[in-house]
Amino acid sequence: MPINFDKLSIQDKKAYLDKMRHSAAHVLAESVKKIYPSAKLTIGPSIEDGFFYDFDVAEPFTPNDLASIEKEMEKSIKKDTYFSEREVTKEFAKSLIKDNPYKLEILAGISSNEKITLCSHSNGDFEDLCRGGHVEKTGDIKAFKLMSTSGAYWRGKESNPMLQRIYGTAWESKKSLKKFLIQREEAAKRDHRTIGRDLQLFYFDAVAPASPFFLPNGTVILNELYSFMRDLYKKYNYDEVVTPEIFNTDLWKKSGHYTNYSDSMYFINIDDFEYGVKPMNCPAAALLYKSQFHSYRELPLRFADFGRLHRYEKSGVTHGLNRVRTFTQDDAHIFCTIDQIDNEIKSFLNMLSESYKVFGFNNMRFTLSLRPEKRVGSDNLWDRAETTLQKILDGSTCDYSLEKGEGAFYGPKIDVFVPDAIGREWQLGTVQLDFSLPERFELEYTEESGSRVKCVVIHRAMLGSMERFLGVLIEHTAGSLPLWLSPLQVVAIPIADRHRQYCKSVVDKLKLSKFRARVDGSNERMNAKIRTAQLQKVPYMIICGDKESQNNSISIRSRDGINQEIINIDDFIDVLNDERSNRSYSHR
RNA sequence: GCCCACAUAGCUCAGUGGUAGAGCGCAUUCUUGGUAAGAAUGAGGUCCCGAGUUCAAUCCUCGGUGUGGGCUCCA
Repeated sequence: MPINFDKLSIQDKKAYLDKMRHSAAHVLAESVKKIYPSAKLTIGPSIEDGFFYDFDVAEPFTPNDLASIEKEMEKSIKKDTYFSEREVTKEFAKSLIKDNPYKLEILAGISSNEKITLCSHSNGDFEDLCRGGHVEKTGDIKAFKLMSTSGAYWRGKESNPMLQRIYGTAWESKKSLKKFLIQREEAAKRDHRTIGRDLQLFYFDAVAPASPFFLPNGTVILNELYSFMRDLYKKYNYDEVVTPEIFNTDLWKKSGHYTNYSDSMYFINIDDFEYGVKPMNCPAAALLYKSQFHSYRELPLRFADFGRLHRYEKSGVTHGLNRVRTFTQDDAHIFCTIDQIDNEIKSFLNMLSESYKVFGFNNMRFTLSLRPEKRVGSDNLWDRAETTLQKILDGSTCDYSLEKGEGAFYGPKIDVFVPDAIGREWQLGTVQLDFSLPERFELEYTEESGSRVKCVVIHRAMLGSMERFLGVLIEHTAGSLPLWLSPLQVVAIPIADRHRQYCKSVVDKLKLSKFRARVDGSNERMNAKIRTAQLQKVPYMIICGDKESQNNSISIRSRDGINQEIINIDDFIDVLNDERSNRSYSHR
């Protein structure tokens, strides 16, 4: 019975696609085996939008190899043979795969009460140890494409041998495949690295790998983000501090970074001493706290620090603005009593959702990371910290998942993830409870009774790294930033040269109201200037010719290109003022 | 760090064992315009760096660096 895909429920569609994609992985494995008989098969699951299969081969696949493998797969699909499964004994399976250490390892992991099945889709010519879950026949794989190759460690462990992975995508129809490929192309256009170049926001130079240079346009955006943060800090009672960048190694030994984090740090030798460039702000915050005596009456103290951090990230992991070697965070450390934790975290999550709303982020994902094996602090304290965080999350509207063992060594944490243009998730906000820092630095306060007690430290960042946040924001908006963030907010376009002076007077007025505006005085036709402004994603163009200059008005064209109206300049400034001060988010 | 690929003008890219080209951008001139590209002319390159092969290397080989896609990592 052929399946009518369109009539399936959403869940059934997903399940069917899963089966088909996994089936496609089998066909891929068969084809690779045909072309490279010595290839050893490992695993081939279905994944979001497609599938992969990992092979142990003598020579890595190159992109060129994909074409011939694809052809072989097409042949197999054309034959339209049935998928079948047969149950065998462990001993029999073992004898079949005796030369394949990976499959043997998988087999060894199958418990004795589970069935062991071999799957085939070619009347037994090709068999693969597999627990099953396939479509009926190879012809059910209606549309597929091999996408890329890469190395991948066996079982994801760096110490294991590197296998060669082939990624593919598969769909129930050619149309869906095409749609998927077009979507990917569209997403690629939103890549913040491309937009960053086109809009002259930032660039990279090989002399400072993975370290962005921000051009004037990009710097405007960053500064607007900082001032947005500072506004929130006023509202939520934070105090901003400024701390050094380079510290004697003694500090890093005390904080634990020297033993736990030095692989990611930059060190400098001066005057026979060793110094480390800070990868985090927390030790500095601890010193700052300790520089004065504190009473319970002062707590909580919230120190915000936009200090520049440097982390040596391994060569293969950097990525545009999203993973860099130097960055700043909207970082803050809250020093409080144990009883204040609950309120502090709630208030932080409120501030976080308030800020994310401004950027139109609604597809974030929360995780709660619980105690790792290697940790400091008593189980009692961990219990309390974990339940506190979990209770807060349960009482909120956030969907979250528990990540066992993923907490920081000093405490559990809540992280916020947001996807980029092609669906890769990046961690932005984070809030972490820390019991270790107060211990190491003896961070205390005087309580009501007069005795000295250790405080608790909460590390938190809303946007996370400003660089990464900007990267993700650019991809969300495709470069069409809201007015308040746009490097150039208004461009005045004279229809003919004789209107330049009038345009200049309008721009001067806008500048008096502190808008970023300029006249496009280039030697181009009006149409070309509009196009340029459009491509630069300038929110508003104002176009002035005889009509406008005669009755002291302007013609407005917003970058979405639809609303064109002639209005009075002061009215326009009112509209702009409104849009700017509300930091209103318009996704054009 | 690991696997693969890539590196040519400011950007996107073509090309060749005999030291290079297009489009866009930029400059100059002409053009003075009504809501997404007016025209002509011109400037601009140590073909990533270093070594090797060769009469000759931007092109072939090796090494390095950077970037991209993954893997791993991300206290």
